Amino acid sequence: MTASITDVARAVGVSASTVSRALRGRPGVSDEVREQIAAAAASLGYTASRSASSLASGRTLTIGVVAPFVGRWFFGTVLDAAENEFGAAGYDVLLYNLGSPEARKRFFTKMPVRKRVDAVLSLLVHDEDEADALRSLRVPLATFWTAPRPGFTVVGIDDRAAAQSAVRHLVNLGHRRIGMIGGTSGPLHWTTPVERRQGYLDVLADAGIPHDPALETDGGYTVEGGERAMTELLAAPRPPTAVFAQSDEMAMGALRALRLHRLKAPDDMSVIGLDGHELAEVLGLTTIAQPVAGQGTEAARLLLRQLEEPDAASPGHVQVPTRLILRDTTAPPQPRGPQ
Amino acid sequence: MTASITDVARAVGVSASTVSRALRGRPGVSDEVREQIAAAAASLGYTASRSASSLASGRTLTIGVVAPFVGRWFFGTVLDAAENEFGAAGYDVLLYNLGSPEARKRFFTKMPVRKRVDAVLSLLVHDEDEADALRSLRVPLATFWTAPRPGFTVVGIDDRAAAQSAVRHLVNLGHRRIGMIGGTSGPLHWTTPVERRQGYLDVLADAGIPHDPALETDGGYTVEGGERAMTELLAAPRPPTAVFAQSDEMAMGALRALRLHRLKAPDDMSVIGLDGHELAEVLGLTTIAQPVAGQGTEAARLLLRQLEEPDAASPGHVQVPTRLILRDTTAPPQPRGPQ
DNA sequence: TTTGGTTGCGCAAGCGTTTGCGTTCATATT
DNA sequence: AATATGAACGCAAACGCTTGCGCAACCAAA
Repeated sequence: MTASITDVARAVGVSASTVSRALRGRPGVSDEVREQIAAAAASLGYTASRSASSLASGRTLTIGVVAPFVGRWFFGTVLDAAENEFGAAGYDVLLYNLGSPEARKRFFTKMPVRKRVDAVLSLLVHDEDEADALRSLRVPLATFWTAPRPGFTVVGIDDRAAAQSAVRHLVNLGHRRIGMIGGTSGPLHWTTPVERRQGYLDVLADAGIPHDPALETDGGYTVEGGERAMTELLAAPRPPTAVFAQSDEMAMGALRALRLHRLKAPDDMSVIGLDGHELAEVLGLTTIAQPVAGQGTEAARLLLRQLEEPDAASPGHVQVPTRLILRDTTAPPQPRGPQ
Repeated sequence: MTASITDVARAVGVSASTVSRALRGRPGVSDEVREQIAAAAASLGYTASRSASSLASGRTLTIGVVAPFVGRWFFGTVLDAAENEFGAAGYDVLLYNLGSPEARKRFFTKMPVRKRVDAVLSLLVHDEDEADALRSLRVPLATFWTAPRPGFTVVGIDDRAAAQSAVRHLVNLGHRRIGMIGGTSGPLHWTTPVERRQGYLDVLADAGIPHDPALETDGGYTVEGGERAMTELLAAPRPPTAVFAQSDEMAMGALRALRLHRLKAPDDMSVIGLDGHELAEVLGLTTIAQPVAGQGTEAARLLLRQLEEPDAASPGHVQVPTRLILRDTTAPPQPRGPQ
């Protein structure tokens, strides 16, 4: 088998406790012995068994990350950034990919992270039952894109303000008929769609533009949904001259719909997204960018801080800034647009 | 603290060993007692400590997955699929995101997976030193997109054949000046760029088209690189009428370059990619699709099989099929193309 | 009734660490 | 010279499980 702590202890001629202390930089070991131990450990290829050490110490040096659809750019990017932060701090990451309802159910009934992680970072939006299950772990918790929650550190953007910036941009360009492609929040505590809609309504009201419910469509926060939604808007009696898509992926779908109708952005229709998707640049999509990786980093740091100073008050709720990125899909309305 | 196995043993009035056997479905426990134990465990919210059980049993029920850039669609998707497979089989996933050289070095010097995982799945391409380090773990190993390797199960596509299909498609459309945007394999054993280039050369030779080195450019397998490469091709004395990009991301960059030059695909230039990127559809990019998620699933399954039947011979090398997806960026050459 | 085989369970050792406490020994203090 | 002090280290008890073995109790076969 692989070398154990007693093997290196024997090699140096000291006790296992001394090896343990030496390797973890604890005091009580002379520099001379410390060096011998380090050398012996290296030559034996010794690595402490995480199982044994966490059993003995109670700390696992592991963070649980639960996420839906790791393959999607958005979640993958957050995960990527968070992992880097945890890894650099010496923590390992246990990943639970809970895209499917079965996986999610399995996770919350078996709770495989119990006694296995020192903290949990969740990219999911939880109902109260799930939140309670997580709280029962009694470890620091962090999550995203939701209203403040007891027991959780939550990070996100100011969705309402971000949407306002997007729509204001369209208004400033001179648009008066502005459509929206949004989504529903479902039964969960996912506040994003409602907040972004509110931002849209805010700006319309501010600009004295009457709200036309026919211009609000549901894109389900997917590319295909965005395509369907734009198709729907184009079929309206009086189509909009500009569209605010609540996410870049829906905006991409919308652009695709335009192409299929032989229309062009921004000549025939302005489109603005929200997210700052990496491929928005390729498409030349104007968007409100949120620091996606930045949010992963931020949440990870907050969690790490709580692990270092367990008594410090949890930060509760932090919001990161967004910014408008001007590209090629928005312009003043054309005298003769579609229809 | 949280409940331990002795707590539930005491609650039922049996020994800890019986609880252990009952909960893991081992024989030697009557149905009656088994049910009582299950009930007690549920009511106490008991979950076995993974640290303790793996220390005692030697099995960790954990798979190590090492990957670069989890945020990129390609790797994220493979990871996503693999995690689902592992999760369904009852294994947890320890993720190591080794995008940066520092993270990579840290990983291979500290080897945090030693004694911590039952197998490792790597999305990285390793040099021999790294491969040896992994082999020293003495667990089943799997990796991707490289030549067969002792000790590893490797899954991938037939890169050469896939490239052939792509270029053949362009030839069949009537193109004779066909550019390529490729990449270098670097010092590693990443065979993809050379294989795909070989496929390109194969078809040219087959069609009796002389090979013009000026039409081969390096796009570094990134969007920006693809953009630069296409710009370079457009500036050539005699630009190509069609371009084969070795990856979809480079093809997207190429399309962007075309747009910036006020050129259009396929009218002014045909472009074909390779990968089957999720957003290739949005862009209408013709491509050779490889089953990205499928490869993650496949590798995970092969690994799981090795864990179940340790003595079965490892499958060595498996190749999954690719297919041409016709979309809107390829067409016969126009009588008056660019130049 | 004895024998042999099963079934259901408990005992206790062991997995590889960490850590509180005790011991030794050298050095500093009176 | 006697004593206190601290550094360096070893001992042994956890940590919470798994598992080989032993021991009753039971049933079937002889």
